[in-house]
Amino acid sequence: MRPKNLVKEEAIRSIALQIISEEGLENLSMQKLAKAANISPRTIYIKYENKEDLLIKLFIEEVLGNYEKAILENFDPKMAFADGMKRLWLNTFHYLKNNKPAFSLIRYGKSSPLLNKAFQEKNIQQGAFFAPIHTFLKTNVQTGLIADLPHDVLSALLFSPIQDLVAEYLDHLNRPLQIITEEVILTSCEIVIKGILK
Amino acid sequence: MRPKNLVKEEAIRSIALQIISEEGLENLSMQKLAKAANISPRTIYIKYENKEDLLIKLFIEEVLGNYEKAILENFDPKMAFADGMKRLWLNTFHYLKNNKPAFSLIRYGKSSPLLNKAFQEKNIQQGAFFAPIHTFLKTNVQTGLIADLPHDVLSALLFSPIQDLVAEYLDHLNRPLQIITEEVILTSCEIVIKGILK
DNA sequence: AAAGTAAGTAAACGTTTGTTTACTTTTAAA
DNA sequence: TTTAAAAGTAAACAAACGTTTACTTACTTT
Repeated sequence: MRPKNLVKEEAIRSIALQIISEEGLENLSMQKLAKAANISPRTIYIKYENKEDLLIKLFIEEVLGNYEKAILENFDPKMAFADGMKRLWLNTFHYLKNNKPAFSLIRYGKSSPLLNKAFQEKNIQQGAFFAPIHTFLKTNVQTGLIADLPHDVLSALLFSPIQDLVAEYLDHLNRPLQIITEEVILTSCEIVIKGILK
Repeated sequence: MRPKNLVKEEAIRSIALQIISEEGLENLSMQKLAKAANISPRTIYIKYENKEDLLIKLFIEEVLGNYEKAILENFDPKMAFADGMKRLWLNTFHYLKNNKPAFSLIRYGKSSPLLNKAFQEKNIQQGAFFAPIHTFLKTNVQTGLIADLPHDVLSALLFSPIQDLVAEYLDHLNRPLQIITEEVILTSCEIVIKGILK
């Protein structure tokens, strides 16, 4: 029997992300995607049940899966707090700034009810994304190093700014000066650390 | 001559926001909107050029306009830094948690290329949104009270977390315990302030 | 080398899309 | 009370939508 063409499978995913990034999720259609990937619309339906299935798998498996892997690289929950934070911030910065299409879908994950629901269900049913970060924060709360707040609150305080900083970096590439450098990221990270320490 | 029915105009806007919030921007259609508002599709086109025009005006005028007004209530750039910050955080918390449909479109403003572009153009052409906050931060940098970083960086450090906290509040209303209280908001705000002070 | 089968294509399905046409209603001004 | 004109409606337009049907291709297995 004829095997699946993995090149085409990868093309579907990467071109879908590209369209979402350039034209928006609301302008992605199956026919447009097929044409851009130089395949028949039917081929998409061999690999995905329907449009919603494609979007959810793209978001959960491809985008969030790779994002998690990239962020946790060389990170260990047992690291010293400041070191761990800087590792996570730098990993986030480098991964997102080099993967704009993936970042686009990540941001839609917070706006789109479909993707948001998929994320929450996955997070409940099969173990949370970013579990090592969970452990990391919990440990540092228990040792009394950082403020004792619920995980979701800590997460917002410690990681929201880095996502917005990368967004600024990517949205303003047309600016004359690139103000968001690795040095600025590290300075910002230190400011966040200073705030959360008891 | 027959005057415009302002009730219908308001219905179009509020029902559009409701659909976006419940089903997503990608599932808003002119015909669905007309049916939900109990009007003819043609009526929308009396008030808006086309779908993009509707979305942009909804975003820039209705949503961001009201958002700005609500956030800046009882705020003055000359306030003491910590007082100003707490005022802005509480205003944001109260406005967004009571205006979920508006918050939905605000979040799409960061994902959707159409809305993102509209925001940036408006911000450049006719004076920035949240100008008093600009002044507030600039002043406190000049007096040497807070870290000397570009406005966009300061803005990410000081205001990203509050938006994510409200998002958590709104997304998890089905949870048994509501962990995001006004007290948690104020504690979080203090942590952010502590970090940015020199 | 032949057979069997999933992968893949081209073209089309009915539906829904954004928008417009042709017409009716409403209301302020004459 | 008539009238001008914009507001509003119902119905329709072509185009694009998500998805499927009918068929061909390519590759593994025997």
